[in-house]
Amino acid sequence: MSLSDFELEVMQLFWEICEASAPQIHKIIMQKRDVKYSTVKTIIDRLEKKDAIKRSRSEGRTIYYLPVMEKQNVRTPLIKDFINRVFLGKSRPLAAHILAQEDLDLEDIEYLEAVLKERKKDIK
Amino acid sequence: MSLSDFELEVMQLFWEICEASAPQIHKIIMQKRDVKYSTVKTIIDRLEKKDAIKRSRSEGRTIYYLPVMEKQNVRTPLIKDFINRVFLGKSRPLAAHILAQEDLDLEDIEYLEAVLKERKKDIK
DNA sequence: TTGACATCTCTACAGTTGTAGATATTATTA
DNA sequence: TAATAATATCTACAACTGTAGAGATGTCAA
Repeated sequence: MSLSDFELEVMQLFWEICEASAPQIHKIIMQKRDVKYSTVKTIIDRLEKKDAIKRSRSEGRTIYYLPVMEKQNVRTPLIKDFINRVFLGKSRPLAAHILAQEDLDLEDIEYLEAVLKERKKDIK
Repeated sequence: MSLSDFELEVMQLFWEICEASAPQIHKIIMQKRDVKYSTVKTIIDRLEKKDAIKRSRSEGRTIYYLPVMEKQNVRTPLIKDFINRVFLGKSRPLAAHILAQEDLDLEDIEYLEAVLKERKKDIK
């Protein structure tokens, strides 16, 4: 079951802070944009229905949730899909674009060089 | 104006073959999936309305179209957006994933090493 | 010329998504 | 305890998207 943009945004927060309630998530998102509480709660309900998160405990009226879907299990197919949709299935031009154009500092570059070197070893 | 998945799929064909008619596009897509002509034509109409393609000429009843939006101008913001949505704006983990996991042959690796080396030079 | 065919145009519809209001319910505080 | 605030639940809706049918219209072969 795939996640919408907003659902993914909320999942990112769950992955980061792990256990969270709807009011908490709402407050965090409100720091960036103006969204009503009920909107956020709807997204959380949909995530629950999709078994992406589950209720962990209650505190008064407040329900706390935990992520169930794992970050890597969500990201990996998204990457595959993106490469298919945008780059006709070819990884190289996407990789090249990121390495050449996207935001990377020296440490990133050196890390990526190491990743490449490792990959090269495996491939041979 | 953003493009839907299907619209992007059709744009990829226009970028590849440049001038094309709706029946041509339909035939190509039919090699992969069963979609009615009118479905494809609807997508093409929407692309035209979005000024992603334009009519170039007619031949009998058949209308030929040319791409207007350019591949790089579509791809670049999609990449940015993807990194934001899926990797919280951080390029490095996406790059690392591709370099470590996605389909790349030795030639790709060596090409990417060169890209990285070039980037490193610029950054310093 | 006329009928079959190809193509275009227009309209429609259901699923998903972002959005939020209304209302119910529980907790807290005066 | 009674009012107020916080939270949950339920319902709704418009835009976008993939999908396609119906009908109009132009083209070409017999």
